[in-house]
Amino acid sequence: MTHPLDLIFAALSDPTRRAILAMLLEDDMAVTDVAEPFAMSLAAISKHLTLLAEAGLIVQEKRGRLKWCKLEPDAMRVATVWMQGFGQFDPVDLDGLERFLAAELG
Amino acid sequence: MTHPLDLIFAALSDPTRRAILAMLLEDDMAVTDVAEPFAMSLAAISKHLTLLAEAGLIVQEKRGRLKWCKLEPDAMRVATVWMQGFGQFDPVDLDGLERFLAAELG
DNA sequence: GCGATATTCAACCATCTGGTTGACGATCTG
DNA sequence: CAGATCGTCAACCAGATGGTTGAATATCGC
Repeated sequence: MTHPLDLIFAALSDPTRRAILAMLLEDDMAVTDVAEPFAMSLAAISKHLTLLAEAGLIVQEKRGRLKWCKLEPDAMRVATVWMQGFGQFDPVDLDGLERFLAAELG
Repeated sequence: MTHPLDLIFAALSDPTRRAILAMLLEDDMAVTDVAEPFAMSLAAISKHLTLLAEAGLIVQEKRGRLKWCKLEPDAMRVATVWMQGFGQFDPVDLDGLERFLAAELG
């Protein structure tokens, strides 16, 4: 796996990692705080964060003994750009689709 | 793996499958024709197509002994909608990013 | 310096993934 | 019907993935 999109999409394919990204959308967080809501070990979360960082979806910066994780939107943009060609988007329909999904997927 | 996005992003994480989707963007194709440009067995391509179909990214329809594969853009839209929240998109910048990527990633 | 806190490392395990080959079931053509 | 073509199935394999635990490494506060 070497192409950037390989790493980005693979990172996005895991629900735990998508949940982490959603949390980081609210605010930057340290590793332990990221791990808190999940029913799995800190080491597991640490690995997930490493994967997200390798995909470029987050950046991690160590300050003191805390390692801060923050969203890096560029990687997601790369994925979005690739998908643009496929959507054959009618931007007007997007809102309708979004409502549909909100109702359907929760 | 049970959430639709799990399947969609996992399907998109493989370069062979993304290449297949790009081919299907041009035209619907039968399985053997999809496999032709790839240096791997027909069985391998058949599995890739099954995965793409399970993710909802394509639909397959058997007519005679040929099984036609055609793009199903809705699944990709689902992924795009999920990503919308993260892009913090400046739509004006999108073209610039796209040019950058075309030059960078080929 | 000591103890507590934050994070990673290492080894291990079960399962999934992406590929192979060979046999098989369907369908078309002559 | 016989033979060729289309596609999947089954068994197998190597390597990646997602998780565990326990030990190790930094850094902070006292």
